[in-house]
Amino acid sequence: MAVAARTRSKRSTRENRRTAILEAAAQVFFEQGYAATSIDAIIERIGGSKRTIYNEFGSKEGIFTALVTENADAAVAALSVERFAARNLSEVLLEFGRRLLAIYMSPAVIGIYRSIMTEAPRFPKLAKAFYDKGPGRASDRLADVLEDAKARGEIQIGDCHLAADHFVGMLRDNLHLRVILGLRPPPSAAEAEAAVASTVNIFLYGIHGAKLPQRSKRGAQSGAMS
Amino acid sequence: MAVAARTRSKRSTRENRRTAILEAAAQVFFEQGYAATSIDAIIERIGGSKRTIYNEFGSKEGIFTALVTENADAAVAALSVERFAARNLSEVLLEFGRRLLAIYMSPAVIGIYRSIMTEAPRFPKLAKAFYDKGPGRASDRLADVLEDAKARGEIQIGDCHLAADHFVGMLRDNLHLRVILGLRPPPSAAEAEAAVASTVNIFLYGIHGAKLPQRSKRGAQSGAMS
DNA sequence: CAAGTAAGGTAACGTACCGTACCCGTCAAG
DNA sequence: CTTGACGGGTACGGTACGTTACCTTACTTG
Repeated sequence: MAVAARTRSKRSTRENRRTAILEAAAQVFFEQGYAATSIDAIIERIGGSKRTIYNEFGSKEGIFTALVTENADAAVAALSVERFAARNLSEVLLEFGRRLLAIYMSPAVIGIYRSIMTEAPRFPKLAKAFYDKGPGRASDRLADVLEDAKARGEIQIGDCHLAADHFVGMLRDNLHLRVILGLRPPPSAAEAEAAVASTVNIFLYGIHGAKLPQRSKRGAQSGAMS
Repeated sequence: MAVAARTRSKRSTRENRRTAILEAAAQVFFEQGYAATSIDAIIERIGGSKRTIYNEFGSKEGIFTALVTENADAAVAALSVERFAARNLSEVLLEFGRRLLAIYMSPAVIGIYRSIMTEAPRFPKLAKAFYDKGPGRASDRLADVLEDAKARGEIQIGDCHLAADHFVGMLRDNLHLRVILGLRPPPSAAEAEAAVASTVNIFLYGIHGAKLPQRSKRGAQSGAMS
């Protein structure tokens, strides 16, 4: 049936086929999990034959590995490309938190979380690669920022790595868990902004000296975009 | 059947059989995941026949459901039995954090996390029950404590539920994730105590006014058993 | 336009697994 | 001792899955 769009460059059709396979594989793998996913289920979504998949990825493990690594790379790219034009620590943390939360809540990362947890024993190298490139890298980068601030005497803290882990943990709290478990949809822009603001506030000042955030919990009317 | 007064020994053997099955099932389900686990694999660990399992649990879903609910109940019991004899907020948070982290790091809860993430779409009721009894309940209880402290004017904070989520998120940070992914063993007592202390410190005072914790990061020598 | 080649489609193979049926040994009840 | 119920062992039905052998098709190269 796909005779029409064949005359194009063979290169591009092959690329398109590959990405189409990966998109379909993402839907199935990330929703059903690795073991419960069948190659046929992927094929049903895009048509064609299993032969195409095996020509491109070699095996079921191959397609899952490619899926996780490429999605993780794409997701984490948003965090590592730019340098933060740091003015004050609060602004840096807010921007860092916004980007990190957006990554965590993206469908790709949610799907990777869902599937990699169970399959970590079967794919230890994949699990390590995902952690190192994702949460580990985020924590490392934040730790660097905190080390600088500590060296400048802006903050009083013992272990910057521990604190960085706490910060990313706060962002990835029960909200993230509920989304992963399918108990609620991803947060709206206003909810995300409120969560980031609250996280930064507590991280900087604690609940003792916290400046009251703008209480945008239920009334999503006040939230402005971006 | 319908014999009310069964023999003592028969009763106990049946109970023993059930718990033995659940223990073996925990090993397989929590390590391999639901879909990749076969009933035969469970039977191989304890001997016997599949017939026993199907008589007791009815189906594969039945044994998984029983496994998750019973383990979750047992784990969360440590948090809900006692009331906290609250003296000051810091002590309450420390004690709460110690218990919660111990629960999070227990093999049963680690296993539930590993398996429930992938299977949440297949077992939505189970996922909701796990969240409500586990992280949700923890957050709710902590939110109550924070509400009280807020009412007494001890802390300045907008949304206590949001803050409670942040606290449990800090406890369940990259350390928890690394354990789930099999990248490191569960923390030692000293490491856990340091993580809890750091969490409470940041939560109360932030990284600005944080009292320097006892820096027990790598040197696990200084940690004393609680 | 003709031959060659690489990719896509069909169908099958071997395997594994859930759930069940059947048979046997064991043990309590009468 | 007889009887009957229950757990264990084996095997099977039906099904689904990963992977591959074989064929067909369409594009590329002269």
